[in-house]
Amino acid sequence: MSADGSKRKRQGGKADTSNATAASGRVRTVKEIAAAANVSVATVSRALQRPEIVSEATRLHIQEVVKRLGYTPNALARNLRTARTRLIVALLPDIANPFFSQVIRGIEQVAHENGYSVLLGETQSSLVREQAYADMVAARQADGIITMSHRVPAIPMQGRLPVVNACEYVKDQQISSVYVDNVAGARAAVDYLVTLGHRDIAFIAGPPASPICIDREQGYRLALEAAKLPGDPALTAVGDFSIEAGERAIELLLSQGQSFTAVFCSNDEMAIGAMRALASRGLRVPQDVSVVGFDDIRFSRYMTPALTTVAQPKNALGREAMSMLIELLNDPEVPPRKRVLSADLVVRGSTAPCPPRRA
Amino acid sequence: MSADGSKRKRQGGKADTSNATAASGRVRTVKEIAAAANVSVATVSRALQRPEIVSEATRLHIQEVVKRLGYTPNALARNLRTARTRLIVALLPDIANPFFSQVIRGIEQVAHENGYSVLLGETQSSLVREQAYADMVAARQADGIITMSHRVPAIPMQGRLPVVNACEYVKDQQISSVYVDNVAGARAAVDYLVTLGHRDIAFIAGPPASPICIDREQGYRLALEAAKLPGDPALTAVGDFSIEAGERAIELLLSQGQSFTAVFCSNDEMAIGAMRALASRGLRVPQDVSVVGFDDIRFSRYMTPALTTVAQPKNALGREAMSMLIELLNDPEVPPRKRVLSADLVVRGSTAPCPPRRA
DNA sequence: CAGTGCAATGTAATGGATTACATGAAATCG
DNA sequence: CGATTTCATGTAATCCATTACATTGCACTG
Repeated sequence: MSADGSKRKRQGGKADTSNATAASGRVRTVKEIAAAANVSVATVSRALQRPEIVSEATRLHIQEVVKRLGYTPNALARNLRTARTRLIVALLPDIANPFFSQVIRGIEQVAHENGYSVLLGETQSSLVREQAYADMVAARQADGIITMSHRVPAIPMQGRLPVVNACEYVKDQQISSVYVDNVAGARAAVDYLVTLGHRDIAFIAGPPASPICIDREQGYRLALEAAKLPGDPALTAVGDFSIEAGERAIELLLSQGQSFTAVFCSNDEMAIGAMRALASRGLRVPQDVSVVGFDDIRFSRYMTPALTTVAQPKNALGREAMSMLIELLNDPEVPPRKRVLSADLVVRGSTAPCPPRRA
Repeated sequence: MSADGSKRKRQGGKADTSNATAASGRVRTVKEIAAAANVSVATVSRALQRPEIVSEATRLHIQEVVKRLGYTPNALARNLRTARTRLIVALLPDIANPFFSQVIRGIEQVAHENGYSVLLGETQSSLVREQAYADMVAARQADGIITMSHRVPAIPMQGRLPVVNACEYVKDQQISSVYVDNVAGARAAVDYLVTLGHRDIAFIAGPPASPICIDREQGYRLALEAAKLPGDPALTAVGDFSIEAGERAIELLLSQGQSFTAVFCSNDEMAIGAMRALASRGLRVPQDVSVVGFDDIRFSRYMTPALTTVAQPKNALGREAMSMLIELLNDPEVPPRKRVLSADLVVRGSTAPCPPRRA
């Protein structure tokens, strides 16, 4: 039972005369390893893929040769043959938005627990870019994708697409989605402002194409209605989720002479922009104007004042999305689901009771 | 010259009897397309890869069939054959750090200009994760990598590794790196504090394993020396670049009873943490303590007060890194370079003249 | 009109691994 | 001890596209 490989038998003995490039430091193939180890390519492949079905002596010998010669199997060839890559692509709209980074973490955790690697593709919300990354699935370079936009990229396949939707949701009932109850979250935020006595509550909406934005706006409206507040449409401004958009929205409202004592923003970054714009107009947060955001990104608690916001369970969103995708990859028959998590208001320093009405 | 494909000639005529799965909506291969279009696989391949060498009639006909049947070439097979993927992997230590997002933007811009796609791999500074992504190159799944850590992953290849190093640098002279002059940047920051009259300047260092951190510390020391200031080692605390580390560092210094009127932090996130910790101890920034960061992340200007920091040319770092990598992929003979960009101090509100010495 | 060159297309080798099937030896059974 | 499993390994087909080389028809030349 010596593992030194000196007694390879059952073999023609055409060992070293092979055309293997010997000790040169180049790219190896199974063939070369097989020749060097004096076994067949099948045995090399088996020794690496399912070591338990190869005799111990052979296995150790092959492993030694692999190590000595420095061999990494060509994943393209492997994946071509096996028709799976154990790679998934996560499409994220904006790498600069810290909200997504926590979601990604959740995705990666579950992926690694299940032997998958995650590649990130930044799309900047561009359809073209989304499609380009999605094509990797069609081209068999990845097994599935998690998209964080409200669109489902086209993948020419029949049956269930290996796509899961996170943080957003798509109408298509064939696609599983994980997202939070944006209506309830927004409603909770605005309810809270109402409790504080605010009556003139402005709203900075997000991109109207996105369902979650519509939901957040609806939550805002429902809260106003419940409080029997008029809800002046002129108190709503639209932004694109960027800090700058938040600043511009406030500038706009103020320059229009709108008066309000609170602003609810569709995300934290716009809230951060709003706080800055208010400050530069000499309005104090929260004494003059209360500000609430949505998402609870990492930086929000470090603002001055710390931002009151609706926290999304970012890690859970990611974990759940990846779990669903793996489930789907393992069994294309599992029925699609829309999973809704809850978003909770986190009260910090940017909100305060409504100031006494200025004459 | 009719493009309807009705006059395919020079062909055995064994057209439709093929085993192609006809109109079923499944995954296609060249063979099926060739059969459906009544041409050879070579012609299909050519019509898609180099349309100009195929007659117009045939090309249009094939394109129509491809479109109708919904065919996407298997990239694995293609890449296996051509031995290139036009994919590069960018290893980023921490997706949550906004500094990197701008660098990524630069990388992606140049990549797309040159027909490459970028996949991001988050490593969380873990050697294992770095290696896992780097193995994709060894496994021929990607053409090259840009690493933003101070380590070069092992890739069993002879000659130049298709690796470029950005934001950090490695001693290995065979690897091209792009980074800023950290010594000069740090020095400028501390010089500025000196100019403001500060004499007791604390320093929050980054992970000591990282060369750029050593450089930033050196810049700090050089500035102190130049100003003939003692430079008490007890005024230095070490952090790991996180916001929390910045808070802890300040807590530590204060609890040790250290007195200082300024802090220079090795990155912005630690500076943000520092500001918060100072505030919660009742110390005002900048009246009592000035704070300077490094990087100029997006959120820094939105802090209250806005953070004075050393700005890195993030986009340029990314663009330059990708340019170097493409150059290297096109010609493995190009000599490696270490490219050093400059980092400039951006003065904002977190720094002020040294307060009069308290009794 | 034979000869040459070019354009368009086809045939088959190729890339590197996995794996179904085949084979031989050893172990087990009755 | 012959028959039957089981184990370890080998041979060759396969995954799918690209491309070197071969072939064919046609236009053009002298």
